Amino acid sequence: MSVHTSSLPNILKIPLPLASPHPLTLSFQDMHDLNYFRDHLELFAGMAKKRNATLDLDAFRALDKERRELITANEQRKAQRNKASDEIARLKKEKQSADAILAEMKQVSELIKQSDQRIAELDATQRELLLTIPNIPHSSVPVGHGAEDNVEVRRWGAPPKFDFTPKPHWEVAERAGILDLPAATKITGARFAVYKGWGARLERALANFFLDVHTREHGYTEILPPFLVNSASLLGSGQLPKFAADLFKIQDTDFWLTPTSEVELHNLYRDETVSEDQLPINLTAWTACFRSEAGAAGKDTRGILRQHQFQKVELFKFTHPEKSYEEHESLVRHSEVILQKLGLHYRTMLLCTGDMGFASSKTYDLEVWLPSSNEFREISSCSNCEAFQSRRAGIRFKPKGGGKSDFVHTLNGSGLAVGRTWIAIVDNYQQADGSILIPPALQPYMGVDRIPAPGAATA
RNA sequence: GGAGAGGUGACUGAGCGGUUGAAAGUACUCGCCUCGAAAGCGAGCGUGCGGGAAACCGUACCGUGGGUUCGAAUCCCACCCUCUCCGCCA
Repeated sequence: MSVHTSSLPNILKIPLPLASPHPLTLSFQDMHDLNYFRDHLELFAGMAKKRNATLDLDAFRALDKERRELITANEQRKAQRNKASDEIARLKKEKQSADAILAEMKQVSELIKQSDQRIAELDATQRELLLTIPNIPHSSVPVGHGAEDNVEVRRWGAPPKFDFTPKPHWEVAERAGILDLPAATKITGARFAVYKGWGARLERALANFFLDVHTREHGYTEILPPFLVNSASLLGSGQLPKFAADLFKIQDTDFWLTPTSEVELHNLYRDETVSEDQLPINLTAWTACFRSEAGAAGKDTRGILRQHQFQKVELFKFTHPEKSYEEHESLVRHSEVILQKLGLHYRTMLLCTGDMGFASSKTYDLEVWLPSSNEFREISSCSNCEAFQSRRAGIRFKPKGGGKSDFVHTLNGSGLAVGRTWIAIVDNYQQADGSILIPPALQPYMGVDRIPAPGAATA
């Protein structure tokens, strides 16, 4: 691959993202192309450090050197063998003895076999290393260690006012009889939820509402994918090999429970080359998502903020490399529209280098206001992965005027996390009598303007 | 789950142990022809890795992974996928 040489100048021409307070200087497209990586080791080490990761350069250099020397030597042997094979064929045709060469080649072949084995080991190690290096942050991303260094980009709406002390969502929900956590624990275990009556209806209404807005107003195509994915797909979008521990796997199979439909939407085009005028491709999907890591740290143990299973409506874009930062801005706005339509106060955060996901070059988080705890909580995460995922998964586009195909850029975002929006509705619209108001945009999907107070008729 | 057929380049499709990286056709690119186009003619047209400043040279790749052989797209084994039939099932 030598695409980076032609792609780099393109990246420099990308217009400044609207919201970015940081100057745009440089971006890297083919960072995990072996040749590019080899030529820019120091740069990668520096970038990794910003992301709280370390890169063992000496180990890589030693490995790379041994591998290359072995390949060169072994390919010479193979060339020798190929020549000898022709010679043997010729001798046999002429009914002459080939015994001498045959004996010699038997030994050479044995050597080749041994070297090939060692090379395969080195290849695997090198590949593993390359696959576990995170994406390079875009230059507009602030350098920082954690959430405290994220930058607020904008804020919408205002916190609702209460003439009583708002209760946390699990208390409101329990009182309204719309959530049964003990039942979920009995059926399955901790970190799962049973929604009941209006609670179940609210979850379903939200998902439908999200999908309708994105398909009808934002031009996304709705996809309903499998909830189980294979390891090749997870490798392609960046969950494997590094984050296997965060996933659920079906025993004795190569099936994993999807942690996000980003995996399915991205791999829909794995190993495909699309024509340039097909771009951008805008997809949306509702799926359940499964994560085994949720709650491992003992955080947010009350309620349903962190669950092993939750529903999410995902937005996904395949774009031309020169358009991805424009598209990133529009994708974030598409998610924000949902919160605005629901009248939920939120802020948009630009994540710092240390807080971004593995595959992302730049990420905005949407954080919704939760009055009961007086804080903003993440409800959506929108990332531009540039060519990181498309390189792993072999997703290219063919330029209009002809020429070499190049990797597309991929973007993903929650639009939105359904379960967390459910929390936000319950928390923000709770009433003193225990009822929960339904925002007008959602009323057609609920059929009512409020979830009744306890004791009133249920769904 | 059982039985059978099959997986070859962007696509269709030959090859079934040794000048096969792979016939032929289509598509695509460039050139000729044309006022222009179509048709026709000529040429080109995969990817990874290693070496090289480059031209280029070498090597690997015919679903995936092993094996046999001096040599495998071709033979053997396992697995995956597709199609047809049977069974089961929302």
